[in-house]
Amino acid sequence: MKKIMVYEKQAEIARAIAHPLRMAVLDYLRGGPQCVCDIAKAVGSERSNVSKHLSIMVSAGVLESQKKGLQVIYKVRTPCVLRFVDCLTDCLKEKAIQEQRILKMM
Amino acid sequence: MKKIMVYEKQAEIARAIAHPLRMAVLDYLRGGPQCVCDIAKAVGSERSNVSKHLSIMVSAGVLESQKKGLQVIYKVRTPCVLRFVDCLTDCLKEKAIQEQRILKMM
DNA sequence: TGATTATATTATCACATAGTAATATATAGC
DNA sequence: GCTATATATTACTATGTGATAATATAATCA
Repeated sequence: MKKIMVYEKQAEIARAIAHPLRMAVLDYLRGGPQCVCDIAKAVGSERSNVSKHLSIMVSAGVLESQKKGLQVIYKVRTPCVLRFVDCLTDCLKEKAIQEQRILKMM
Repeated sequence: MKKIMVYEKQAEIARAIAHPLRMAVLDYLRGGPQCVCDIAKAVGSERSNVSKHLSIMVSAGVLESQKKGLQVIYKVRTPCVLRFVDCLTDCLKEKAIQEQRILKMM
């Protein structure tokens, strides 16, 4: 297999979003760029903790940040980030439908 | 935030995919259902290791399995799993393009 | 039944990750 | 400069994950 580098990069992005709190952040950022303090409030966690999760997503290229006075504003780097979150939602929906279909057979 | 359950479910799927070897498996399974031995050969890893990774993906609902004599055949449970992987690839491409654009400015 | 093959499971160890608390940096306003 | 506020970083502990090796299960065939 020669694509190992690609798989690693893909896994890196997936890992960067594979956390409930980070999913919550991404969902909140659909509404546009936000500062750490508002994100922390929205997801209901400590600022220092949120800040760490945000930096993980920045390192992976999922988010980007910009200083604005005292605050640091975060936003999703490209629309395709939200698109793959949507794919996850689709997966969940499809799974639920399949399970419902099986239940109906009983 | 009331959607915590959803975020957890989404993260669970993402986590189940977020590994280079598992990305390689998903890529190989694009070609259709395959047994553990062939998957192990394709991704270049021990069968027991591959088997464990496969069971992780089954638990998360990413793959499904079916016995066929001595073998166990694995396949992706729904097309949206591969769509998710494609979105990851798109993100990587977009990132590369952005970086190239920045390099050209120098 | 015994031997072989295909998978799965378990135990172990090393390493990564998460959350909390404390500390550090950096900017704004007085 | 001092203080207050926003964010980042560090240290710590607990927990999770990954790879390997060894063992167990399960099905086929002689």
